[in-house]
Amino acid sequence: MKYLFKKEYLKFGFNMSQYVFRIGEIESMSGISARQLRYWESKGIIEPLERPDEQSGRVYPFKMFMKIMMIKTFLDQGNTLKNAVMHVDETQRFMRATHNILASAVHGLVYEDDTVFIDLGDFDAEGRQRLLAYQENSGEDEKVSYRLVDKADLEE
DNA sequence: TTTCTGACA
DNA sequence: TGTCAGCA
Repeated sequence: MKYLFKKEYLKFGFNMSQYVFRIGEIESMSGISARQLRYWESKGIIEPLERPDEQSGRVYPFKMFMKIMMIKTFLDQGNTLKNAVMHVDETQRFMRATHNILASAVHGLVYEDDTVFIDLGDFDAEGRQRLLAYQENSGEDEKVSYRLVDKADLEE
């Protein structure tokens, strides 16, 4: 078994904060008008990255795009803006916790033949065995299986 | 071209 | 919220 990615590479790959969008891009991606986005900002609901001056264009990080999409989802379900924001704030708390757990639980990706395994870290205190999670038939069957592997069998 | 603010509907 | 003006 060989590592596809180790944790440090995964972190880099999942770091979306490096991607930023201008208001026109957010508008076309989300369907929320620039006028609406500026209005939401005036209400303290969203905030662009810090701007050098008032006249320069707004720039939003990926996280803000996510928040905007979540607000839109609740809005489309018939919620008022106020309620939509309330739901999003609540949801984001759970998402943060979920992300933190996954970030610390996933140690890397391992592959053997055509199967990808998620390395969940040391299984025993001595660190002799590693717990891997995988799908028997990826796609059709969503059932996750586990396998214990001797650390010696894992190639860096 | 795009975005900004402010104003009016 | 949409739209328009007048700028940068």
